[in-house]
Amino acid sequence: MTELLKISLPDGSVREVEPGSTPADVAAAIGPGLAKAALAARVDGEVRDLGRPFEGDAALALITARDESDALELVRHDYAHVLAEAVQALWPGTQITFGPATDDGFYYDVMAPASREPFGMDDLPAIEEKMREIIKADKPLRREVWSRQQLIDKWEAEGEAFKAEWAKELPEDEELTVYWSGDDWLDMCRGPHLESTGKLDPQAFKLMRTAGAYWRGDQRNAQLTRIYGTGWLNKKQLNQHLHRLEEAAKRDHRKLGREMDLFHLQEEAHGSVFWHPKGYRIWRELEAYMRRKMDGGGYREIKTPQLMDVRQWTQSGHWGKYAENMFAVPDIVPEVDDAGEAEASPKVAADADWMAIKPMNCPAHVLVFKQGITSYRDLPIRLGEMGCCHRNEPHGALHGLMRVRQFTQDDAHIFCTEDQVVEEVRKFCALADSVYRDFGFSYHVKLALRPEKRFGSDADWDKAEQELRDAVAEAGMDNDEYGWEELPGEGAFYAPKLEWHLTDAIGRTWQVGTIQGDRVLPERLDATYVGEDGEKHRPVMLHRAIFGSYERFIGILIEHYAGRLPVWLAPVQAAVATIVSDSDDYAKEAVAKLEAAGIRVEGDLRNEKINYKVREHSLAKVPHLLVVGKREAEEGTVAMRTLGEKEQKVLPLDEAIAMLTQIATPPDLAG
RNA sequence: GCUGCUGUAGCUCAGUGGUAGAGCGCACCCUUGGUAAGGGUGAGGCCGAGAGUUCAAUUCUCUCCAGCAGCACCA
Repeated sequence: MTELLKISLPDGSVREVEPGSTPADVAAAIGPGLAKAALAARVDGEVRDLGRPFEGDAALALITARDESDALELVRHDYAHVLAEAVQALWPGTQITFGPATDDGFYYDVMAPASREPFGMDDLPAIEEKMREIIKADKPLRREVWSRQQLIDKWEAEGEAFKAEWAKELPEDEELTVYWSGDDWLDMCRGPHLESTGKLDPQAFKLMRTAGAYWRGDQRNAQLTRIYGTGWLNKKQLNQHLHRLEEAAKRDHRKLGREMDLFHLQEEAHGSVFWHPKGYRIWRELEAYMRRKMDGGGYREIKTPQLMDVRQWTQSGHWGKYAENMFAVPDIVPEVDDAGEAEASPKVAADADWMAIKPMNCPAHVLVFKQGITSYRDLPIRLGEMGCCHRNEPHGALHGLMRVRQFTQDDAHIFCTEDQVVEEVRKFCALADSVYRDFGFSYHVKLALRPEKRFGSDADWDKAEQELRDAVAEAGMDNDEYGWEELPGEGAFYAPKLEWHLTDAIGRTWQVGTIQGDRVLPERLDATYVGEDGEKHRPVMLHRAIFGSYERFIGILIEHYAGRLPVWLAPVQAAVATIVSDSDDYAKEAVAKLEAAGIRVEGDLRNEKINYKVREHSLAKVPHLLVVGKREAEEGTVAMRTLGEKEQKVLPLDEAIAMLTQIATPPDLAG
């Protein structure tokens, strides 16, 4: 008698199955619906093929399209294999290498046969067609364990030099697997895969582009062609994705920033932003808004140095851990020759003192906290700063306003007692919520837990993580409505962190806000307060930001609103445009009155037709266009046209001003 | 930082081994027109930087810089 295997299911039930059974058998036993929907299985936490037998008692969770991230990963991996099979079917002699899943799809690196050019965009339609044939053929994907020598022989026999090279380096003792697609094609692969190609939706993928890539990422090696595709569970998801790409391109803040004359970037200061008057107007409105929020939240604003001696950064630990991202400046006077020209590369004496530009504000805030003696009665102390920081980011990471080398944070550090942590974090949750709602963002709150490499004992981490959990629970945000989720291993090396992920108008997410409880920096920089017992105690330091950085947040806002900023943020809130020059005087009067009422207004008295003016101001995304012709000048009215609407409304100038004043009020000041 | 692509007028882009072109924008003129482009004239360029090949390089080659798309990174 063989003993039955005990398979426990997510609902807590346990099923007993014959040895040799597979997850597919269990799915079938539960019901035909599930058997059909199942894509793969999670066995003791590891994603596996449905058809791979259990090796003993196990915990089983069946993966279906509802388990979106697992399912997508599987499907994309399968698309990659089908892609490779299709390319080889179309062009025998093509060598294949690797093909993983990516964030929105998959790619495969291949080497075209010597008889033809490298693959290009023109080849993609034919490959897609062949992939659909393979999917429709519903070829079973079958796992087999092979020996290393078997693999080497197979690849060498087929002239697959890259695969053979790789196989030779595989460890002898590990279980090596291949996957068959039907009986005529196979690739070596760790898996898992779907049961057959037919489980893929032939209408849910699209090949996007080709790019060059070197074998093993080394330019001394052969050059391969990387074929990129996007892959989804169904056609609807694919279309949504393609639509998102289109929308995103239209909303691109770099394009809108130029068109709306908000800012520019240029080589000489790459990664740093030149803000134009209109862009900086948005910044100033946001800054004024955030100051009101922080003042109201009991924060006190400070300003700290850009440059500090490297000794300070050594003590804070940044010079050791973060130096590669920091800009260092020798504390010297450049030598200038008689012509008044400095050397391009001034000599720096070996014993020169070095300063570094701050990559973050925290150490300086601790230094402010440390001035004088702080009593427990003074805590919590909340120090805020619109802190301008520089980080030398990897050059390939720079991206418009979203990733820059100079940025300004809406930063603050809260120094408090152990007992005050939960309440301070809860207050921050409420503050962040009020801000994000003012911009119409929904958001998810996530807790990033301890990483592998970290400071501090497990007991400290248990405590720190639990504090954040408790605070979120008290704020009532530890639920699905707030997308509450814990992310193991994602925390900072010194502390777990809460993260706020905004969802924008087209469904993309952006991490902006954060709060972290830090016990390391107060220790390193020896921050203390005097407790009720008259002894020195270590405060907890909470690092927090809501916008994250002004640059990035403005970039997100531009894309979120597709350039049509809410009136309170719009650089130009209204334009007064004349139809005929006879109404110039009246238009000037209207502009003056609007300005006096605090409206940001421009007059457009140019000798152009009204059609032209309407088009221009619409493209410039000015929210309100006030048109004045002979009639309006005589009657003291304006014809108001609101951006995005076709109809215009004629109303007395005074009423228009009252209305604009009202809708131009920032959300936190609106009654 | 890695891979691929790109760099020509303020913007979007053509083009060529013999030092350049369009549309939009800008300036001026005509036009005073009622809700998304009225017409004309004109100005504007060290063709990203450096080196090489060549009688001759914006064009070909190499190096560097920057941008774009991915990747890695984002304390």
